Amino acid sequence: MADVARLAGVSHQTVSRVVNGHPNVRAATVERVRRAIEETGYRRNSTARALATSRTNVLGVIASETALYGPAQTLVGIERAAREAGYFLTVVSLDHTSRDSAAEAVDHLIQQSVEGCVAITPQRRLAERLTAPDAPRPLVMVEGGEDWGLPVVCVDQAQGAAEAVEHLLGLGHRTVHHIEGNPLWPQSRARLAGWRRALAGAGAPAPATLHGDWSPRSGYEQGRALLARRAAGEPVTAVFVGNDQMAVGVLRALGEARLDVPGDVSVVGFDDVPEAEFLSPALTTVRQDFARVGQESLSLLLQQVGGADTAPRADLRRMVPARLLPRGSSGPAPAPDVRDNPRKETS
Amino acid sequence: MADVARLAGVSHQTVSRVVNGHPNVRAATVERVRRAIEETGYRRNSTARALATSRTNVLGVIASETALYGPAQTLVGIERAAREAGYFLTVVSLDHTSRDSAAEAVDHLIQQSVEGCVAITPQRRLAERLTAPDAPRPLVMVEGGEDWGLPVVCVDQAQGAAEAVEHLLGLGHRTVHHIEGNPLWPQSRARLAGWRRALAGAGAPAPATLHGDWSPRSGYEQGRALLARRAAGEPVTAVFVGNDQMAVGVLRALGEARLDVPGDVSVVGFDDVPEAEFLSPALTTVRQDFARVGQESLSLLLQQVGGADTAPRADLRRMVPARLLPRGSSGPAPAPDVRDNPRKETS
DNA sequence: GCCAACATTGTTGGCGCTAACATCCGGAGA
DNA sequence: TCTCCGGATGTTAGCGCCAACAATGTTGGC
Repeated sequence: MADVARLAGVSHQTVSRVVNGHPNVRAATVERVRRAIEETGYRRNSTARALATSRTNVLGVIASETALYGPAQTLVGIERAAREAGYFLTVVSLDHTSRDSAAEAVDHLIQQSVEGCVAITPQRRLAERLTAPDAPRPLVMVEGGEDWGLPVVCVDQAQGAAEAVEHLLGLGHRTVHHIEGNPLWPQSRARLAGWRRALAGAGAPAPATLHGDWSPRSGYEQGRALLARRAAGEPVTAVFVGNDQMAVGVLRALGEARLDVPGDVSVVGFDDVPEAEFLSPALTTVRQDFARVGQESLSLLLQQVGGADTAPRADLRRMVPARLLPRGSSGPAPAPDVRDNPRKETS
Repeated sequence: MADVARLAGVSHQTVSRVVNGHPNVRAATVERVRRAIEETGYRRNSTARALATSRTNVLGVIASETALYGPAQTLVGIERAAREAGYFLTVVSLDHTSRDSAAEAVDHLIQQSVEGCVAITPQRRLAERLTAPDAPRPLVMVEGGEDWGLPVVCVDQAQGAAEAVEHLLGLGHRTVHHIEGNPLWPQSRARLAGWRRALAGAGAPAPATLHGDWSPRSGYEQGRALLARRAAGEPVTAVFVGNDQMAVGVLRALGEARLDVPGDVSVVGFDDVPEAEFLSPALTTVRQDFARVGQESLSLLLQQVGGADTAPRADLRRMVPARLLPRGSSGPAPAPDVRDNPRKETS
């Protein structure tokens, strides 16, 4: 910086002013400094700037399970939004093998003096750590629980789930079974609630739910459990699966039992992973707009910057709509005789 | 820090020594300072430390397509390895819609004064930018091309591909077709090379390759192109697909044409995404050890820290083996009469 | 008992930048 | 012509920390 100042024949402060776009600098001077910067290849040192202004321009992201489609997409969305807003991003992923990895992750970010934090890992333990007074502020949790006391951005999971269920009921199914994802994730609870609400709204009975963990393997296992119920006489003609990955496992289980989808059983997933459209049959699913989630998260974060930096306000919530994409895996309910006597096919 | 020093009755420098684990401090003093730190809740300011030491402790990662399984997994692996090595991570993803996003991304990292950089986006344009003298040093590219002049960590794609092809030839297939992924990715080129090498090694003819872009849609399209060739009389009994996502599209195309997998055509993918095992049929594929890639990248990065920080050395290469996982989608070649008269089935 | 040698602690001077204040200058108004 | 004001620039004082050196103990050997 001193070099630039010398070269341009001004003080280092004027250089600083030019770099920061300060208004009161004569155009000719700006030009001279610009050229000097060009010539020396000067780049402002963001560390020193951060020290002087006590603004790091860095936001933290706490992630986990970034191998899953949803979290990975959300992360990308946030990254994009952050860059547009002129922020850098530090990402830390939780390690599920360690007990207090949530605390470690938060410490990591505090140490980095981030100016804000987005958690895309909706874990209760993490939420608790983040409500502590020394946690980074402001903060936003993506898909956090309503009662966790944090500002939240989330997809309207319940609405998406309800749409899926209504779609199936509209096709003539008497009821819809549900395979839940990992119940520790609020997404999972919300989809469950939407499913229940839609069934209740249509006066349809709500069969006992099955519990998976988002993985294709768990989908397969729960699919088999569903088949066992069907073999026991329970009418199973439509399944709303917690996510597309599990739906793949369900399709597999149904296929092994020689059941036709959607002829015998209709299947609907959630997420709209790129593969969904190309499964056989193409998977009906509910699309989430992750890019939008990223944008809203950042907008909610920046909105809080102005306010009094006290405790996070739980009343701040942003909802992003979800959209049903009907495809081949959902069809009309099988003829009544089939449904009345399900043993026929599985025997 | 001054508070801590006052409370412990020592100078700030002694506090600094305790915090940094400097050896020559009396045990009693250490204890006193520790308690003072505890009491005041003091945390060292990493910005000031970075300014004083000119070491930021931050590594940069340039990513893209983090929605794809491979990049997402690699990112996780690097994050873990970095944390273990005591580094923070700044992630920037390339925006493919913008022409010079590679340059922007690198500038972003330079501005952040990262101490090193891992590129998990094997783009030629990016590689060129990274060979410029002002790019972050040291650096490592994951899956970079051999002639890009950068240190590289990569999975042994060629070996994995060759294993896949040999597996298929071993099942009696006369040859194996190949649907390539995005040809701009060196992974894609390497798999192609492995495929070609294995065919040549077995004296099998190499059919013209088909070109996809990693997406399920492109797999579907290329699968249909393959069917057209088959309909035209070309014997197609085994396909090695560039990745699992495209393989899903291929399976769909084959299914629509009422071809049985593996009865009529065997299909092998690459990556081993979690869904692969639960497709119908279960997809034979080649697993990449992404966690290992992350570790090796970091180790290669840190290894370079000692050396003279001149241009990146292209001779630094680390290879991670790949492993074939035979599953249901690959089976013996159909009986000769079927192969001799392929028109029969597609009509 | 004295001094060298070492262990322990304190003091000083930046790291590169920005905020706040100080200074200078030209032009409008009295 | 003089004053006053605001635009343009320079000067000074840190931001919180660490490296280097200075100044104390403290030990052991003669």
